[in-house]
Amino acid sequence: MVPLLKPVERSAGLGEQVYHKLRALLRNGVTVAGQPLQEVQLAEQMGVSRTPVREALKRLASEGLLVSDGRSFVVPALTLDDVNDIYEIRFLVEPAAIRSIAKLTRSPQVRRSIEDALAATARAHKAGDAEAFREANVCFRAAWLALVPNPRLVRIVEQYSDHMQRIRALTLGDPEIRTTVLRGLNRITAELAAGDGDAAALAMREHLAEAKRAFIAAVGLTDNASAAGASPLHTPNRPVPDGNRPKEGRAR
Amino acid sequence: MVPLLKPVERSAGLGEQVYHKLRALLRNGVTVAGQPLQEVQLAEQMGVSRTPVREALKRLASEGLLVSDGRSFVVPALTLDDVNDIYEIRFLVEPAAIRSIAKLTRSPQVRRSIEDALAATARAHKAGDAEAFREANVCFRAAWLALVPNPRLVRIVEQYSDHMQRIRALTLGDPEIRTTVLRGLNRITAELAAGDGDAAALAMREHLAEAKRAFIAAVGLTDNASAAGASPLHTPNRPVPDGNRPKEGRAR
DNA sequence: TGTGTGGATACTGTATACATTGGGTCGGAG
DNA sequence: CTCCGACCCAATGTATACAGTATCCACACA
Repeated sequence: MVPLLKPVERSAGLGEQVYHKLRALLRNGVTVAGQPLQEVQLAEQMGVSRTPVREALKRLASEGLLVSDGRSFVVPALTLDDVNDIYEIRFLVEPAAIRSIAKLTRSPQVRRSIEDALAATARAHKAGDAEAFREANVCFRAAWLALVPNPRLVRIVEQYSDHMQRIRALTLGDPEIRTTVLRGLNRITAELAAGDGDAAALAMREHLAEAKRAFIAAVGLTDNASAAGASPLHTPNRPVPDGNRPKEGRAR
Repeated sequence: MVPLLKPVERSAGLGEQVYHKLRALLRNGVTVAGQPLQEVQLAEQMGVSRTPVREALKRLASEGLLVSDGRSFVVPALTLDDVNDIYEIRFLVEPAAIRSIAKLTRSPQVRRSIEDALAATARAHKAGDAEAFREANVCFRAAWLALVPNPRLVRIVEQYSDHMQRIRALTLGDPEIRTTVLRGLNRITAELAAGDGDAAALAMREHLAEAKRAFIAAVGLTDNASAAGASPLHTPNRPVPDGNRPKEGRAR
């Protein structure tokens, strides 16, 4: 007996809205590493006061999507060390997470959303649409994550996926890499359909390994000084919109 | 070449201080599950305005140490499901983290802080001091975590350890359990000294398994209705300090 | 006596005013 | 010409005022 009057969609607080807006901004890679995010500026751009903006910035910073540069917040410039660290986390949690849903995905209607996302990914690949491919990729992850029973595990996976998603445009622009990624997703989905958790975890591990390899290779072409492991991976490649100069030296 | 002049400890903002104060409160188990934390009340208790308090509460909530109950925040009552979820995370990350430092801990002076903490733990055990034991336990973890090169991994470990630490007093009050814990720490330290990462990881895994088993057993005695997996593990066992009545019926 | 409605109250969400600090620039002296 | 210092501005940290809303209690009516 589903209640016919679903509770009124009270638009969540402004802080929440601002948070999601900024997070989407970061995930889509619209922002530039080193670009400072200032309360007043964002507040007037979004037509709210500083308070919700401040709240959202703090929250993003506590999740690592922003770093504190002295007083304000900047988009972090990921170093090769950072990428290694992030993938170390992902290697730990994502295979385990995918393993935990393999029991469920034997059932076709449970697999439904995953296979829809996979189909969307394949369509985007066929169309050669890098942007749609990236989005479908996000949907695929969201689809299988929705089945993971451990919400804390979901949270970790989402968090560190988002960290990479921000700079994923660098690799997914290459059609060849897209082919590899799609193959990985296909294999993961197949193992899920078979209900074999260990095989799905293994597929995920190899998928991650491919993604990491591709990423480092792609970056190696752009930034060949990364052997030292301390150079920022993507320096601003277009002029910063505002008059702020992004200082390269990081305070940490 | 560690910088000899560590940056002067400028007393961070009030928000930071309030955050650490509240976090310590939660970690020491002073608070009671279901107890609402209200901005005005905390603000006047600590002599600051609502703004820093609000900031700290949001931050704690984003880390899962508090949950949003309608509008305000309450100390979460961990269910058996929660404990299972938390330990699933810990099983994933802590063995990996300890493995990553085994290369370093061959050197005695690197092991120094760990063995100091271990010695403190042994002393507390001999003295039968449960409180000191718990603190030394925290120090032990802090000591080895300080060596983990991946800061994001450190963050995750700290976060989910703290979740358990809040209710750890339940198990560490038992001398027998303390004996088991101390044996686990001894073994971990020994494997670290040998520089055997895999063995250290295994030791950690078994240590965690023991801790989890002890915890569930201890709780099973206290709260025998937990078989359903949805009952709060520790209900308020003493009157709430202030005049607030903790409403048992939660709005959700 | 029970239920429903209305008001009062207390809390959070948001905005804004004020304080403080850090950086940048301009001017003067060596 | 360069370097140092002081002032100014801008951005954040903090406090507080205001608004909205949910909860609780009391009172009235069935």
